[in-house]
Amino acid sequence: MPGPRKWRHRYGRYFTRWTMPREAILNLLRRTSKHMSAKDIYASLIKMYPGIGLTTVYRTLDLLVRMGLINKFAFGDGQSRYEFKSEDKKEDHHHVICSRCGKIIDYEDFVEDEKEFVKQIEKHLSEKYNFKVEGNRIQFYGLCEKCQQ
Amino acid sequence: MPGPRKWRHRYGRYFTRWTMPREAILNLLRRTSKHMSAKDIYASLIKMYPGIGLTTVYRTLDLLVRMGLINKFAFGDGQSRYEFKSEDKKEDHHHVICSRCGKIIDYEDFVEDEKEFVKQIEKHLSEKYNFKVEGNRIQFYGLCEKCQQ
DNA sequence: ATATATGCAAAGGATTTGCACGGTT
DNA sequence: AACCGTGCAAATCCTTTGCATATAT
Repeated sequence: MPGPRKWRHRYGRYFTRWTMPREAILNLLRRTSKHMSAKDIYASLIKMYPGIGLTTVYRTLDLLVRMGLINKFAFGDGQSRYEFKSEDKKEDHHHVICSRCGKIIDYEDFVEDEKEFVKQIEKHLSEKYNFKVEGNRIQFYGLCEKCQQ
Repeated sequence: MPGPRKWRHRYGRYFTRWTMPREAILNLLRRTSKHMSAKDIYASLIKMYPGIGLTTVYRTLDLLVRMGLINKFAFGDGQSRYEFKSEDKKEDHHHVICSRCGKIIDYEDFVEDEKEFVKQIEKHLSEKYNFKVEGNRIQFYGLCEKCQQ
């Protein structure tokens, strides 16, 4: 992979050579509001970096997930989708998915109510099953405005 | 596919020949508490019905989903999992998934609080985005008792 | 006869792995 | 030199499709 490189970098407990594909993929996800699949990311990157390979995209996404910089989702359409994980409250947002056209809407209202609700459940699960909750996924499925017509 | 057959049957708006694979798969899902994949179902069925094919399992599962008799889930492990949809409150249960061993626990406590919470969100989504919610998926991820050690 | 249901083999699509090359430490 | 990151091709895994056969209406 030709292209500019940055030097060895420490991200949390991960040492990594912070290379162009890593920078480019993280940046792309940071900027977009879409919920991109590996193929989407590859298609978007190849314009600017013609040498990049799909394998690298997969490997980088896997790395970024392990580093806790992005989230991976399964919305049931057969491919994984990825999202930048911002530092602020946005961690608590969830998704609304149109079952017909696949459109995905971020939704982060009722965050406070939800937090309370989620905390209650997590406490319960911990007591009842001794299960240690590390995260959650809340998704609504249905029909978007356009697809209702 | 050899085996006993029942006659043409009406299930909701679906006419179907209610054949052995359909009966067998629906029954299997009705009885199990597991969250089975197509392959799991196939492996379980082939003991009793040696002639059955994996394709039929997929096609039958698809039919049963369209008929509203079962639910399909994506827990992020790369395969779809299916669950019988019972008539009573169980529709509102959700899942707790161990990220390490893949164990899935059904959880249906706080149903009332949750219903209220979910209703509120659905109303909001309808007003804000004109989105017609038809269902939801709520999942908690983390470590089960065993995998914490 | 016509419409449905099924199994098998092949195709498809997403993701992972093996391997050789090239750049970094 | 040892390590790490990459691209390519091949392999893998889950799921769908095409087609010929069998069964039901």
